[in-house]
Amino acid sequence: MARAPTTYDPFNAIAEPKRRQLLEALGTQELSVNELVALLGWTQPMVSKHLGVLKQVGLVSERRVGRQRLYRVNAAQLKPIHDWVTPFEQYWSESFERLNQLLGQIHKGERKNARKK
Amino acid sequence: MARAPTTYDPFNAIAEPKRRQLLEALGTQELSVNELVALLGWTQPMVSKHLGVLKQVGLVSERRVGRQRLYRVNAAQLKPIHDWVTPFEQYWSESFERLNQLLGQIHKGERKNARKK
DNA sequence: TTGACATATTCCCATATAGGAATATAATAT
DNA sequence: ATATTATATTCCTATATGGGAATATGTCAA
Repeated sequence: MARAPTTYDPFNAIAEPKRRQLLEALGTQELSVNELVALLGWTQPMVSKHLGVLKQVGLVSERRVGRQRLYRVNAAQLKPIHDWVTPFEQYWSESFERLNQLLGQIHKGERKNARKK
Repeated sequence: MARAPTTYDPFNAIAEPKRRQLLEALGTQELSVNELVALLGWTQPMVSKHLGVLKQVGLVSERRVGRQRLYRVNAAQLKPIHDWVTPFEQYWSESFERLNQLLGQIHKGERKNARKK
């Protein structure tokens, strides 16, 4: 069944490296499609398509000015991702890593003993 | 060309909701495949397959004990995701939202004026 | 209206999976 | 050795895209 239609999940939108690049390029500034094309060196349809996905998910918003469309990041939509990953943060801290390695050592010892039985 | 082979990118591994569930279920505890099957109510091959992907990306590690395989989260691999999303954090804070809305109002005014010209 | 510019959309193809079913592999107990 | 338990793997199919090329849409200027 392939991956579920992802275009409505920020996690999935972000899974595509190009879309992450796009968000990085936009950063806090508003840019037109052509500016993004120039900046990234992709084809125009490619930029438009990825922007389309990001827009559907709500990760960018669009503002029309003349024939241009100015895009900007809608950072609030990234909050769910931040919120999801943050609880794991404590487990990659340096102190945790040390503790973890220590426990790993102890554990190996236990396994050896168990085998020798 | 479809999405680039994602099995080596944590962002992509995490894009699948089931794999996020799996990581949540594991949390900080070590669980066997069957325990996860019982906990999540999925089929055993399904659990094994998703664990396989997570393992390839390094998001979980495996420890063999008898016929069981105990899996646990390798949180450090989530750091890149945290690091990527964090810089955007400031833009969804409450105070930023207020400022942003205010600027939005001003902007609308400008557009109207520009049009009337 | 006509032409130039900015952007979006459509068509087509190749490929990466997710899920289900069946089966293989590994380890333990009898 | 054999049965049983725990887990992984393979085969198959349906489907979701990503990218390229061509084209449509929309907007402004002359």
